[in-house]
Amino acid sequence: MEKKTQGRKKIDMEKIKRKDYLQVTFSKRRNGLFKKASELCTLCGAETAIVVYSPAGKAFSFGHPCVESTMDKFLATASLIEIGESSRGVPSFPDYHRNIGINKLNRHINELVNQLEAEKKYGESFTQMEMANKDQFLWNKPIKNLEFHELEQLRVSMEELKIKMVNRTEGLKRASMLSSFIDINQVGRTEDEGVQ
Amino acid sequence: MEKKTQGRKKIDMEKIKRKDYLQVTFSKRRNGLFKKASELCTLCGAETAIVVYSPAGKAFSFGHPCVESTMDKFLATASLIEIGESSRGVPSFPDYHRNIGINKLNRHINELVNQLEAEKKYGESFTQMEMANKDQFLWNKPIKNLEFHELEQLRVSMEELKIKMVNRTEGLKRASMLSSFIDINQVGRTEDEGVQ
DNA sequence: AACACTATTATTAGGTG
DNA sequence: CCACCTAATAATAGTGT
Repeated sequence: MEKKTQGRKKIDMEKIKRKDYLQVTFSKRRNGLFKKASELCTLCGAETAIVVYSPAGKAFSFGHPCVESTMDKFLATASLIEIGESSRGVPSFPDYHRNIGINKLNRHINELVNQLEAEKKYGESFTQMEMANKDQFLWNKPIKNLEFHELEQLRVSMEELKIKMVNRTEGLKRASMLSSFIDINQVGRTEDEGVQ
Repeated sequence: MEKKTQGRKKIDMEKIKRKDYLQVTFSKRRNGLFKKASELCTLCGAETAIVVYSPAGKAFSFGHPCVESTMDKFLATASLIEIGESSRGVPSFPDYHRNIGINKLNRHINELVNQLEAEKKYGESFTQMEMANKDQFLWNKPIKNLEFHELEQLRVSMEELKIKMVNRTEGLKRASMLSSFIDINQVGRTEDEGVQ
């Protein structure tokens, strides 16, 4: 009972290394987060749902009025699309090819978005303008009935952009704190827990 | 300009009455919440998903690495407990896979917009708000048969956002302070405490 | 209506029991 | 793991612009 306690230190915003400390911090901050959420609900009459997975994979959730209903609502709203037999009332299979196209497109978009997500966090200068402009020209074209080959054009265009972004990202190498940056294209982890 | 500003008052934890004030508080606190969540992810390597519905019914979401996947994981786990026995090829999800691409695309757009909205609060001025509003009608529309050109619209919107993000990133030059979205691991890790 | 400011409260890192 | 403590940082209510 000698030590007069230190008060907090300024936090450096990177992953905590010490395991016990991480556990404590996770617990404290998780509770803090849930409290904030609770206050938001009370003060503003908001409806919220939160799920947090600990590094160990354990799930914690908060919800007002209820986690699952709120999440369901959100996901349902986001996934209202049902194409299936939609367009002409024809049974499912005629649309098969279209879906393949969309799925492909979707994958590329996902990659693009993810990489962009990573990139933007480091807010680096970034010379994509001409690329963007070129694509913009393509994308903003009046699209009445976009057909397959046009979709394909778009996809190719995006793929090019993606490649440029990958190159840019790999050339980045920010001097500071970038040690933990891992590109999507090589998911292999370098750390110990590597089992997946 | 005499008044030297009052500082905050102690909050009374009940629903705010004044409408305009509620809106401001909701916005501030929502962003605070997302920031906290972001810090939790960065510091502890947690995986989180948040959805908040404003009193007006508008959805805002945050996710690391992704709202949809994290929520799906949580809900799937939760429903696994209920289902349990039906491991055989029960046709619960008939054509689900055919629609997954579309669903994902749509959700990603939604997530992207929302996260961007959250992120911009910490970053420099950037007005893409109207963007989100503009497109919301599409997402919330009860879409029975979303045709290709509508899908295209959605995608175009996303790409516009992307371009804006690129542009913004270019002008940004701010060093750090924000969490980094590091990678996409869900790592089971050795469950030292895995069970509830 | 969003942004800047700041006094004040709230959260929390690092301890101890 | 939990509860409590304290000093320091972080969030934000109220205000101004």
